[in-house]
Amino acid sequence: MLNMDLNLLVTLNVLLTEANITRAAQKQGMSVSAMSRALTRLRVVLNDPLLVKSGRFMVLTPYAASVRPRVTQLIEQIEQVFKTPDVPDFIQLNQQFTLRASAGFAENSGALLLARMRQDAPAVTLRIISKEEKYGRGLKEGKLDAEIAVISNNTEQEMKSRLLFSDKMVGVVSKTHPLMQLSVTTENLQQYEFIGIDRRAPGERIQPVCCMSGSGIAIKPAVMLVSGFSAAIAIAAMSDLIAVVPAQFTANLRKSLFSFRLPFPAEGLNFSLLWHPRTDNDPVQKWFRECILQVCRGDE
DNA sequence: ATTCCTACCGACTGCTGTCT
DNA sequence: AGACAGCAGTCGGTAGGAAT
Repeated sequence: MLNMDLNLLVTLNVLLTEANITRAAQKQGMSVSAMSRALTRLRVVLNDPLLVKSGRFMVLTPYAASVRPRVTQLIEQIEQVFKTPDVPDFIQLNQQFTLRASAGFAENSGALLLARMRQDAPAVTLRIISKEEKYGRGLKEGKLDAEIAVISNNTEQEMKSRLLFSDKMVGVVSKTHPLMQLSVTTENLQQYEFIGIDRRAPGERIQPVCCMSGSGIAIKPAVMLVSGFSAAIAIAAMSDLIAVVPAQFTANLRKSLFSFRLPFPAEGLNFSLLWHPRTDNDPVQKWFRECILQVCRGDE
């Protein structure tokens, strides 16, 4: 490997192009003396005078003339590597996007999200990885493009995030549930049993959403724990169990059930979109995140 | 035609200040 | 301390005009 400050490569290119130290200095935005010093350093590194005086002007040495086309080509390639990414051609974009989200999101908003994406990019595909699948470091390793999650202490600090929406909790029962014959009061709710949400991925623990200890109301522990909101709703539909789920997140899933406002204060959930800083400036990833944001905020 | 002088241009370098 | 850049001065080459 040539022991050379690669900044000198740019200087060399200008010098060989201009064959004139003053013009090269002007082009580089530096003083003539600085350019002259740069030429001196290049002469030492490359062991060739590169530019020599010919009367009043400077001319390239045979070595300088021979390397000039390759140096110019190299600089053009470097500029190509670091230039600002072009605006992507979404019509031609043929890419699969992988989003990690709960099964509830997939069932509730997956179709809407794909439709929104295909408005701009007809050839893209969408893969929604459920929370149950083990993708612990998926964002970091580039296996995931984004994740929808409730930020907790276990969320990796380096991840970028944006709040999608704050969701209130609602109760859900089947339309044949005895509660349908009663008014929804704390006392009546205490006669029935609850389904809890329990996601115990490695290092992750979300408190069952039916836990109401914070309100000072004693509720029996959940008799069943499932890993997602959609499963809780499905079980509530077939039983007398009460599910407590986030309202907006499960809006479509609850259409055939009876939903009710909780008669006690229950902490809502803040759903955020997470992505790795690596993709923060990527125009395609930015667009993908914007699609998610629009669908979650109902901008369609 | 040749020589000398002067002005101008371009490159180089010593000194100095700044930054890491 | 070392690397780097700017300022100012120096040096060498060229061009043009005047004198010879």
